[in-house]
Amino acid sequence: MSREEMVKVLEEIALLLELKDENPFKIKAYRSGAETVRSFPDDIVARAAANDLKGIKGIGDALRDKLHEMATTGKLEFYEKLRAEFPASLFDLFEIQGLGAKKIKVLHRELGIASLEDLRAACVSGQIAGLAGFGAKTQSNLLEAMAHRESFAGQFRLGAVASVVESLLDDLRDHPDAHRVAVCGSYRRAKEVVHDIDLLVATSNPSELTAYFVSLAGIQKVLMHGDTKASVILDNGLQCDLRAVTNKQFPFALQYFSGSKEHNVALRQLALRRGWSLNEYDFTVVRDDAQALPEVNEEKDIYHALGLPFIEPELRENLGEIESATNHDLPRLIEIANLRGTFHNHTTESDGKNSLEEMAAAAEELGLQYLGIADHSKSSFQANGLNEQRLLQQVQEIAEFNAKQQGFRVFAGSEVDILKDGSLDFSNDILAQLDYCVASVHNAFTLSEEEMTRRIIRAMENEHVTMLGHLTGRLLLKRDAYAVNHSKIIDCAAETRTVIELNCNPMRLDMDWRWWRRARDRGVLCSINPDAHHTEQFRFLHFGVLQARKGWLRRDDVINTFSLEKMQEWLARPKHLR
DNA sequence: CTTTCTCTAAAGTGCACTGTGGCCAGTGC
Repeated sequence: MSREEMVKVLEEIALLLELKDENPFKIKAYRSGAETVRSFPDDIVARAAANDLKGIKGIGDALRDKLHEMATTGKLEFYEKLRAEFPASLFDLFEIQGLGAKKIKVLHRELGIASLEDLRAACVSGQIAGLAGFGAKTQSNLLEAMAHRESFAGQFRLGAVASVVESLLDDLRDHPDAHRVAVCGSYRRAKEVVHDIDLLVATSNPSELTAYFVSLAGIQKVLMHGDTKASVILDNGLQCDLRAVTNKQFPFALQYFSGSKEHNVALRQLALRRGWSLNEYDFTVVRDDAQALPEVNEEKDIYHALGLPFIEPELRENLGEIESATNHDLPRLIEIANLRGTFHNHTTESDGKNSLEEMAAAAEELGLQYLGIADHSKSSFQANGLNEQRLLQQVQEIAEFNAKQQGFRVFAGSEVDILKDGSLDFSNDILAQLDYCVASVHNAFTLSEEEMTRRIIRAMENEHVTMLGHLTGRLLLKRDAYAVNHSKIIDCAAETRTVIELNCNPMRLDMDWRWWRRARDRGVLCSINPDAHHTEQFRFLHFGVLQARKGWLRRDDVINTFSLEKMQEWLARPKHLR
């Protein structure tokens, strides 16, 4: 049994125990046990198999035995018995906003509701409103929450599919007849959410490749399987298509299937002006006076043939990239290698999983020169936010840590809550003792757009607020952005010299890429921040850089490309001079 | 179920918001 499966079992046990009204601390113990297993910095499955789990914080006698049983037998009797007490479809109800264990239990016991279909029927027939503890408003909220969930069906976050896509690419490359392999579509364009994955392979043996593809591990269902095209559903529900083309066709197919559709339409018009038609296989002459056909070996040759420089896939949304390419003023986009440091990271002091030392070591290992720590402030109680005393203590610890460093530096900061009225969770005296500060909204999400915008603007006007954290609070495919006026925020950021964060947690990717070009043009600086709660999460920087590229950002638009020296000088300046 | 200021028993994140039902309970952060 893998680590992920063990985590899943423990989390499901917690849900089941909640349904059974068990001791809340027992439930919490399973949840925290799951978290411990998830982030254990060693091979926990091997340790569990060897029954070598003594002394791990969060794993007591009961969890130790259960983990051992799972690692050795591949199942858990306790879990299976528990599961048998409830219908499997009941779990889906936990995904509906506003439903927790207590309400699900009532629905199950009183109305026999055991699935989303049951719930919908009961809402439509008005039975829910009659239940004790429920009312008409709850009933309509549930219908809305179900519709919300449905609208997200079949969509996947970029970060959630990246590893499976990369491993499919690796598998395809392993085949001796695969000359060139690529992923196209919205994944290649780094859209924050994708519907399906388009893979492309250049081969002289297409039927062999499609047969190989449908035989790969991790495939739940084969939708179709022909000589040059195959379509499958992966275990996670993601649809994945493979097209096999000749090596000569490959650059055309790569360009075509990478899209976007709008970008391709514009490109085909350019081709027509030269008397060529462009499709997924080739250029063809369509007019007598056409220019001679160009030789195309790579995708960039197609752009060059049309008189354009290569256009990076992230920009291909027909949002001005063709015009910009025509004028030869495409931006030179930021690359991950340009990053010198990162801000907005958490430690065990608030809700992070690694210590200051561990986070710093991991950042340095990645080749970064500096790391900004920004633990939560006291109002974020749920995240174990720091009060003034703990914060100042942490500032002291960071100073001591830095005294021992050579060429690497930790910046002391805070992710300070923006309170409902726009004031901050710490006074200016306290904030003045930090190297920098990220200000974020963590509560009262339901303010009107006007109130929310005013609230955030008030925070940005504070001279100690270096940057604004996750502007809209959105959780992709889970929670909508709260209402906020982006234009006004961007204008205010430009005026007050407040940096805006590009939070690169794949759940957030906030501020959205669609706004960055505008912000950039007004002189607003960006900070690409992983919001890392774990050393592993520094890899989120990769997604942040993709989104920054999608937002037309160059190296100089992003502050964490500054060298350590420049950063120290920059932070030391008064905000209005930055 | 785990931890500890324990040694057998007690304590273990707290607040805002929403909706319901009459000043409370469930959910989510």
